[in-house]
Amino acid sequence: MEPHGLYDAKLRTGDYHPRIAAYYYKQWNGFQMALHAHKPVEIMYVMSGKCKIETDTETLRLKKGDLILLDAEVRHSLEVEESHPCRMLNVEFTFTEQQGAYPTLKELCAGDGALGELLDSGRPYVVLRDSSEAYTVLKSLVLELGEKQEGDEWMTHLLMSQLLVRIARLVKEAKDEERPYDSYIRNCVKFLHQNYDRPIQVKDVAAEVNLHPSYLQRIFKESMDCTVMDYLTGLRIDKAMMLLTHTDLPVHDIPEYIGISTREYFSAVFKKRVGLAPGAYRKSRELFHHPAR
DNA sequence: CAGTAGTTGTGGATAGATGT
DNA sequence: ACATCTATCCACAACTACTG
Repeated sequence: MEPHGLYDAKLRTGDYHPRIAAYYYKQWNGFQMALHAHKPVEIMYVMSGKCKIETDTETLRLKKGDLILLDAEVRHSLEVEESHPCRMLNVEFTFTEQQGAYPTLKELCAGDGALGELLDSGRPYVVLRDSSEAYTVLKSLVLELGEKQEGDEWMTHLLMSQLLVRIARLVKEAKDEERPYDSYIRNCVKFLHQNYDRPIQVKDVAAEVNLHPSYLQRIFKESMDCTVMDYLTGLRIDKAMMLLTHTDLPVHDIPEYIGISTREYFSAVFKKRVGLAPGAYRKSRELFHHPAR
């Protein structure tokens, strides 16, 4: 007997994959569908317009960019107003025993805490608001499905795995979102992680999240317990340590990889934070990795 | 070996950014 | 608004590696 739905205990003990049952784009121009349920788990992504989804317990209003993950056998209906046509992308999937060398759900859960949490949550459905991150993966998946050759399923397996992990992480993030300025801080941190290799000033970060620099400074410190520049420097030094340990880049080139423009300053900051000068740190790592030399 | 070039680390002076 | 901190520039010493 194959696992039934997202929360079947067999998914956590046996070796199973998601298997796509159906996928389709559909433009609804005014429509009402009676309550129904089906065996596959369903993902619906609203590409444009808006719609109303009723479940036994709740009425959900989805708009462009929203995504819903519905567990197997969860009763739901769809309603689209004539005045607001709705374009949707649907993917339905079930679970099947492991074939090939792709990671199983059990393994994915072991590797990603968020997915484990989602599969323990037992929620009949989860809604992600304004979730372009999930859409990016979903779109790749559907594109791949459309071009797939016979016996050429590895890419869809990987994308499907990626999609589930991505959704699980977004659900987890949404759960953490209760405190008011957390989303600013998260976006701020994300910006730093994506741009640490460039010269960054606090005003650039503030502009990115549409806040006044001094207000950002205050809430950043309250939330992260360090200043914006402290955080950025820490990030840069982490990257520098990684580059010193795992590459042969000359020490004088490292600063430009981490957004610091002079080697002198890099050297000083590195020593202050790490306790060793960059060259000495690299030597100590070499000894650590190749004690024989 | 001395001479040269390149790399690395340090210290001081400074303007401008930052944090409160 | 203002004291403090950051990041840069410059000068220089210590070290390594190569050259004749």
